[in-house]
Order: sequence, then C-alpha cells, then structure tokens
Amino acid sequence: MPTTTDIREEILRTAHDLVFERGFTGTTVDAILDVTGASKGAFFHHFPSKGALGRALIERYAALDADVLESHMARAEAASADPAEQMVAFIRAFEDDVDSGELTQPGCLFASYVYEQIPEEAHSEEVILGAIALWRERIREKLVAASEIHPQALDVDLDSLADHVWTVFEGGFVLARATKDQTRLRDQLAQLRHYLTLLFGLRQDGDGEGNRRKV
Amino acid sequence: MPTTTDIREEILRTAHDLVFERGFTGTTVDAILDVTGASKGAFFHHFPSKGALGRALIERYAALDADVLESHMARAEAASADPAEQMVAFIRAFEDDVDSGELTQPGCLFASYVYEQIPEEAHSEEVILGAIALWRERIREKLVAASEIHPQALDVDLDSLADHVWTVFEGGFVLARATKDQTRLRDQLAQLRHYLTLLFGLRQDGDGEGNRRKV
DNA sequence: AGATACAAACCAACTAGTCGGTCTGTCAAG
DNA sequence: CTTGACAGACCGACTAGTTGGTTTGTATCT
Repeated sequence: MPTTTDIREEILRTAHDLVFERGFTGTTVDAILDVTGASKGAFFHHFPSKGALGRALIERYAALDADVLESHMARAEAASADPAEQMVAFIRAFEDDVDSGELTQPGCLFASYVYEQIPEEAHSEEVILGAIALWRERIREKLVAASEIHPQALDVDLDSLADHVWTVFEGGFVLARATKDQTRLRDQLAQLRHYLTLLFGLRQDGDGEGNRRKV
Repeated sequence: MPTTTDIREEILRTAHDLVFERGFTGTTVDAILDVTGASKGAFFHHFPSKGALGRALIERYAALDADVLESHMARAEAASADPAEQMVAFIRAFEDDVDSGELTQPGCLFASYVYEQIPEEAHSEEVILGAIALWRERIREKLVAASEIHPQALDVDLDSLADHVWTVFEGGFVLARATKDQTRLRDQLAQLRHYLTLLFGLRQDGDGEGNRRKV
C-alpha cells in the first residue's frame, strides 16, 4: 500500500535527474511536473518554493555522497590495515564502479550548483562546504596515518592532498561529461592512485602495469 | 575614436562575466542589456539568437584558453630544455598566476556549459572537445619526450596523464569556487606538480619544500 | 539610394507561484 | 456502527511578471 507522500520522493528523484543534466535554472517546475505526472498543487504543497526544492536536492545529494564515501572507505579498510593501501583501495573502488557501469551519467550536483546562481533560500553553499569538509577530514586522517608509516617521497601538504582526491573526482566528472566517455573518469582516478602509490612508495599492485587495459 | 561595432565586444565581455558567475541559462538577455546599456535591437542585430551568443562566448573563451596554454608553455620552454622540467614550470606558471591575483574569479566556462543545457545552435560540444584535445596534444608531446629522457617511476598511460593536467585544473576550479578561496586552486596545482616530479624522478626545485608556504 | 547600426515599442510563450476547491482518512461523539 | 468535524494531500485553472525574439522606425555613412 503506497503511502501518499511517495509523491514528494518521486518529485525529488526526477528533479534530481533533470537538474543533473540541464542544471537547476534550466529545469522548470513544469518540466518536473510533466515527467512525474504530479500537479502544480502537489509540488507547492511539498515545497514552498523552487528554491526549497533546490535545498532538498543538495541535502539529499550530500547524504548520498556521504554514504558512498563511507561505504567505499569501509570496503577499503576491510581490504588492508595499511592506511596508504586503504587509500589506494578506496580510489580503486571508484574505478571499479565506473567499470561496472555503476554511474549512469557522470557528474556532480555540487559542481552544477557552483556554476549557477541558486536561489538564496536554498543555502546550498553550506551544504557543499560541509560535503567537501567531510571528504577532506575522512581522507586526511588516512593520509596522516599513512605518512607515519611510509616515508613520503616528497613532503607534500596533507590538507591539500586530501582535497586533491575530491578535486580529481570533480575534474574527472567534467572531463567525462564533456567527452561523454566514462572511461576518462576512471583513467583520471587511476592517475590519482598512481600519485599516491609513488608518494608513499607502495609497490604496484594486482593489475600488472599501472595502466588499465583499454576497454 | 571608438568604432560603433565596439558594442558587440562590449556585449561579449559583459555576457562572459555574467554567464561565468550565473550560468548561461541564468543569464538573461535583458540583464546583459542592462549592464551594457545596449538596446534589444542592438543585441539581436549582432547575434541572431541567444544561442548564437552562447556560441560566440565559448569560441572566444576557447581562443583565450589556447592563448594562455601557448603563452605559458612558451614560458616553460624558455625556462628549461628538459620537457619534464618544462611541464613542472608550466604548472608552476599557473600557480604564480593565482598568487599574483591574475584570476579575478576562478572557474571555467567549459565546465559551466557542460553542466547546463546550452541551445543546440551554439554547438558548444565541438568547441569544448577541441579545447580539451588541444591541451591533451600539447601536453602529451611533452610527456612523451619526458618519458624518453627520464625513466618513469611508474608506467602510466601518457594520454590520460595529459588529460590529468586539464582535469586537475577543472577540479581545482570547482574547489576554489565552492570555497571561494583561490589558494585552494594553487594548492591543487602544486599537488599535480608533485605528481609529475615524482613520476619523472626530478629533484625538488627552487622553493625548498614541496609545499608552498601558507599565505 | 541603399546598406549598416542601432533604438524602442511590442508580442507570444513561458515562468514561478497562488487560490479556491476536492478528495481521503481519522477520530471522537452519539 | 454511524455521523460529522476536521486535517492533510492534492488538483488545475489562473495570474503577474519574465523570457527570447520581432517589428517598425531612424540616423548615419557610403
């Protein structure tokens, strides 16, 4: 028995898809209504304004993002006790995601928001900043631990190195979007992985050469 | 004596600024008119449609982008004969740009376009793809030459490594935009530089430690 | 005269948001 | 068990303002 409030989730879902590919400003309320089949009354019953939808969207996205971060990190932690190896496994987990076609369309709602003017009432900046900080902190603790075990080949700033992971993701998203080729994202993540491998002096792992074979 | 057709350039300039911070869809023709003081007739005299403006904007941006690529590469080539050192100098040139406050607002019009639905008639994809290809090729030749001199510490794919430079720029832009802190972009470029340094086994250069001092 | 480079009023389509009303379920009184 | 009061979810026509784009007119230059 479907509860009535499913319609809010339905709106959120389709709104996410539309905004993800057309941008927030480029997505009209009517377009969302057309796809969901919901009425205008229903929409504005659940969201006081379009800006409020924008807020709900990034919050939802940030929560999903945090889940992915945590689940992939947990997987990496299970794979090895060495924090440096964990970071490598962490990155590789995302590469595997791309290969297994996990991501339907690459991209990041944060970047999308950052390049647009989102209604003030959405207060998207604080959500985005929070997400960035979360990645930074979670990864930084690994890097600090890693640098205590492995002598760094180069004395790099671990704060910005932590950010670097996020950065390569974002850049990879843009590249994959522009070229419409998801494998480009995976290759970029591989480069990031190589950097960490070199920095912490790890031996090359499983897949033979540092490169992926072309698919 | 200003020629009358300056108004087209004026429109282009202000449109760039507005689109750069609000996105293309979020920038109305009227808004551009308000800032420039131009009339609607003037606008549609120079541009058959808003989509045509979008086209002119990326073309212009791509040309500027190519100039920056070439000028910075030329500077790097003048600094050293070693292609690996040139790449390092190339990256550092951009870091210096950030430090000297060259960039008023960080970001990339390509990324902005990629995250929006731009009118078809703009054919922005081909321009963006061309810009990416330009960076890829110009940098790849350096990397290939570098790998012939310096044994790579890790056998990475040079094609995707060439893309990686572009990727880190794009990611750095998003990071700097989200945090409204340009130094984050510089730090990300530094990480990229460190990666290349490690990969080609270069000695650390001028500024002592691999990190920048905090500003 | 004819082309170029504008200006300004104008338009149809679309925009987010509103508003009166309906439908459904719940819960308490009779 | 029935009835009636009430609340939340939802509908869809409507509106005020905005959107990209057009039309008509005009001044200037060749």
